[in-house]
Amino acid sequence: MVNHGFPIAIAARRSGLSQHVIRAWEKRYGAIQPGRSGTKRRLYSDDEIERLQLLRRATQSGHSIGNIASLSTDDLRVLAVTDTGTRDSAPPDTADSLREASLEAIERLDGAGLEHILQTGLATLGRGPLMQRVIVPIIAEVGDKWEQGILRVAHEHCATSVIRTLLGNFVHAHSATSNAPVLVVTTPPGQLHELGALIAAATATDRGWKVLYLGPSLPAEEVAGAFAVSKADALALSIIYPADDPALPGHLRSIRKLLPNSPIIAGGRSAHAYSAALSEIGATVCGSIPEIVRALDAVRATRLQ
Amino acid sequence: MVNHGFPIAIAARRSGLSQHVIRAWEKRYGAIQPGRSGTKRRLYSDDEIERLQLLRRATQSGHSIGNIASLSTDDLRVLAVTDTGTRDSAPPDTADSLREASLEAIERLDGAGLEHILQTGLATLGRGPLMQRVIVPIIAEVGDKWEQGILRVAHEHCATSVIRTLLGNFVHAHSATSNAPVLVVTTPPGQLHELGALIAAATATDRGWKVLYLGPSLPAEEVAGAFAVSKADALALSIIYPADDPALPGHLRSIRKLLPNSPIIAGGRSAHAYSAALSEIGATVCGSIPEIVRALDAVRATRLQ
DNA sequence: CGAAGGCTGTCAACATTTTGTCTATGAATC
DNA sequence: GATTCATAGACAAAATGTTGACAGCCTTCG
Repeated sequence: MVNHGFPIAIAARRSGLSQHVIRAWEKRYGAIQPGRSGTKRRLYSDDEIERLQLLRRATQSGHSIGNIASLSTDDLRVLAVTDTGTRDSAPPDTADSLREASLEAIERLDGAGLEHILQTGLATLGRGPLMQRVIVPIIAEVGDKWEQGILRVAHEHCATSVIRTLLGNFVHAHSATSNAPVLVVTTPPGQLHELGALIAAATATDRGWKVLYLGPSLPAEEVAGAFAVSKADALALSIIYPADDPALPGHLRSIRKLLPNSPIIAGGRSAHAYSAALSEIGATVCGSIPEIVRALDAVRATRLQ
Repeated sequence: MVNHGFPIAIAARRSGLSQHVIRAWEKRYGAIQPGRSGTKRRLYSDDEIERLQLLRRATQSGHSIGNIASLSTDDLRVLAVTDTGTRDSAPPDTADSLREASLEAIERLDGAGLEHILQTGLATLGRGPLMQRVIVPIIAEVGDKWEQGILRVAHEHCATSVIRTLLGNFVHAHSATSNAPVLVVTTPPGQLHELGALIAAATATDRGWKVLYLGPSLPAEEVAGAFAVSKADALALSIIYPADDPALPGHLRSIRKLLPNSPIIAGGRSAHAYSAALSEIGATVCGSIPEIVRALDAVRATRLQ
């Protein structure tokens, strides 16, 4: 066992609490008992930082710190899980300021800064809200500003790269259960933007699906082949850019022909531009993350019967 | 022992620390105990230089030098790995068996399995060896097997996605030191594969560079613009596929025209296919990770210290 | 109903510690 | 002679600890 520990600055950053609060909780309630260096500096282990995160989540969902400070870390974990329902009432201000700070970092081409901001947001909001209220809006706004000439391609690339990595970590983070439904996620040929697909993949992972993520621009036969090999239950396609590819409807029909009976979920900023072809192949079109969740739940419901 | 040790200038360059800091760490915390020449000059072995690198990484991820200086080198390795999120005690696999297991996972389209294998490898090998001895060979082998028709596009996409996320985590995971040299990393227009660029970016990050990673296929004017904004010290370009793009030499010349005096480092599987244009623009061509390291060190030597 | 008091987050002030950087001087090296 | 290095010491900025105080909010009690 290594006897190292993180200083309070790291504990604060990773837990989303301020140093003040951490010290106050220790002093007043003994909520955590970090080790000390030879000169009285607090040293936090990974476990203690996790405990701080749990305490923050519990207090944010309404519990008072005085009541929960003495709970065991295991109890806190239970609390965090059972409380997920209240998450909608999360601070409305946080997401806005995160978006704003993110855009500033992007304008500065500050990839490290953007990463840091999003990590903070992850600690504060959790995955779902972070994606829904920060990442999706950012992607849209960067796209808009690029079209207006406010941001350059380099900005878009920089932001995309950081977000790509972050979202990639959300996919198969947990090992799915053995009987979990399987979702294949990709984009049709010609669709090079993969962030939408990653959001879908992360969402499905969060909902307990086993996800086979295949990156952007996959030919129809490849989709079908992977679908068969993995015995998948559904296919998710993201359509973002371009919005006027004359070849895309053909690709969609090819996929449907090769997968005649499988549920297909489509989403992305430009999905509506191909609504004719999408409805022709009987795809469920989603315009937001909650709609994706609904579509996934619907597929799972029919599959389990 | 063949070599008698390197002088402090080399240790500084290779570890990404300044000579001042190295001496201070030795004096204050006994963090390293280099041998001495007959005339009291410090002589650093490769192991000691590695230890310095580990110390730098640990401090950059938030540990304070005073607390970790006394840890064993093994403990420091553990620290460097646990920082990236793995907590997995796995049998000490060799690079060969990791490659083999990875390829099996790829053939099964088992992204989660591949991720797990690579995480295990990260824990046992560390970043550099994992990239050099596992990831690079895997990428090459997947490419070969695809050309031979053994693997399909879906396999390649699946592997690429997992590796993309892993490598993305290696780039600016820490905030670099304030006076670190800056490297812009991207691929020329038309080069869509970004794994080579990510490997370069991760390598530079490990060497203490501040990296501005801009993803694949960036137009020349964008490269130049980002270079100027970030006041970069060097540019790294990865060239992997295609190997016969007639437009690429023109792109390279455009970049050189916009950045007349900046060092350009080029690498990737197909860099040799454009060697004429690359030597015309005076780029340093690297065929392996150690060569990248050497090129980075050379640039740093001329810029700093 | 209003006052009292507890709970809680935040902040200020001040002392210490930590840590990167710099300077000056002399020795060794090339 | 120019460069590199060692040693010692000094600084300044950043980080941290401790104490005490204060304001907002809620509950309780008269």
